[in-house]
Amino acid sequence: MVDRRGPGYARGMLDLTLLRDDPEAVRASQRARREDPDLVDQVLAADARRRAAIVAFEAVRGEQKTLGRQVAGAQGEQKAALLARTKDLAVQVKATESEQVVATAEMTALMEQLSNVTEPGVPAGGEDDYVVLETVGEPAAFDFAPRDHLEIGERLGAIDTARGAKVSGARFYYLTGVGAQLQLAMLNLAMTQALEAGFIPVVPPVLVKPEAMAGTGFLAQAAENVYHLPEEDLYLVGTSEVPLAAFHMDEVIDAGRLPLRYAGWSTCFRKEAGSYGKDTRGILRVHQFDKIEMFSYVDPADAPAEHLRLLEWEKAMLAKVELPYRVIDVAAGDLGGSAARKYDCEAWVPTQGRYRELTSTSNCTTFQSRRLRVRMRDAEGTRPLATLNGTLATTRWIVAILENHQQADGSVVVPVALRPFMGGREVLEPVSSS
RNA sequence: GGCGGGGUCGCCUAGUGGCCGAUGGCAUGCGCCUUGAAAGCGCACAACGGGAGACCGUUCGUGGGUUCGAAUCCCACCCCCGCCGCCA
Repeated sequence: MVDRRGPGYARGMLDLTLLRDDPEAVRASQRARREDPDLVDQVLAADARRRAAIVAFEAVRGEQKTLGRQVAGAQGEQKAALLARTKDLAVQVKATESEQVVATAEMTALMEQLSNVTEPGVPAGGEDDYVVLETVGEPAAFDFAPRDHLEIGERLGAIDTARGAKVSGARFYYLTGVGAQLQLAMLNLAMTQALEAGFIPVVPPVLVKPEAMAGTGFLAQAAENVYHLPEEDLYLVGTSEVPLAAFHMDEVIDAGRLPLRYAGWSTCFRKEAGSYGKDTRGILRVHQFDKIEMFSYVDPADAPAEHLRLLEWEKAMLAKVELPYRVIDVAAGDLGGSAARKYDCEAWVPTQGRYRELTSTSNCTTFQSRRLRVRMRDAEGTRPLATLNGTLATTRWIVAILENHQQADGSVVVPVALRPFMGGREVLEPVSSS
């Protein structure tokens, strides 16, 4: 049997047309990412083998079908003669078919290693080669020694990492009392903003099939950070981007419905492999957290503009919680495999004396939609669309909120926009320890 | 978890081994008719890949098997519906 998804599936994995027409653009992108540019030529070679195999298969298959029709109408000796010929053909069909399947599998395997092509203007280099686009607000000057978020959280009865470790292990925590309240208030504020902007609110599944995980690009370089349940072959999502992208898997969306925007509320799970010893204190880097995620399906031509809109919504949310932050244009080598460009908003964390990532918005162009077979249809036909995502609020924000709004007595001023979501409360006061 | 029913072109549906890529209806598009609309009539109408095109190939839940040939027969799995059991 031919791969039932057919050669069309393979083609959908990435923009083969771009690869064939302008392989140098893809090589350049690979180099900028510090990934293997020779992969491009390997894919092209595999593609040529695959196409030749398909041609060979289709030729014998066509002949087999034609003869088959003649067999149906033949009688006696004539039929016997036709059967002899067609038996021989059957062997050839099986042989060329398996060649075709193997060639397609080889090309698919190679293509899955290829990252998205970066957008023009993305800074070259690695993790430290980002470009600061703007800095908003001033880090507060404290006339006392600021406490870190865990100390503040413990005094408020808001964060309990000791019991988190007791029950679940390192990098787990309990949010209690005003801590739990603060998270719910923040997520509700974020969801309210998203609703006002026209997003469709979604509470998605957080366990997904391999297809959804692979389709969004999380089983490539990021695979080591993904929890897997082998017995059910399901993955725990690290972001609701995954179920939101797979929401329209295998669908064709009328162009008139675009842009289509969803706001997902979900718990997120990350193994944080390779970060041993990094950010071990408090809840800055944890295995489980909650997040409101914006997700857009748009016409590819509109993707860069939508990317900036997502960034504006993130900035609006950061303004509401009154945090000083900066916006960076992430360098090519630090992009995920599915992103063509990524902007991060990083908030000032006083006790660390540096900016830490609170939001991240990626333009994935057609990378995810090709893999998940999400397409748009307009007068010009049916083709892949672009997907983009961006953070609107996460548990990590609590770190920055507590530290930036703390007062000498250990209390924390609640940002004005959050107060309606916390029963009008203006200040969080320390409680006696339990 | 057990038993029963079912998954076919946007929706519903026919099809039990070859002239089946697949019947019919609805919906949709174009045209005729009409002052306009409806009705009526005619034509078109699944997706994907390759090709300038004629055309060729793939796909009837998924994967495998039998056969010269599978929507149709066999096996496994998935999903949906109903009933029973168990349980947060």
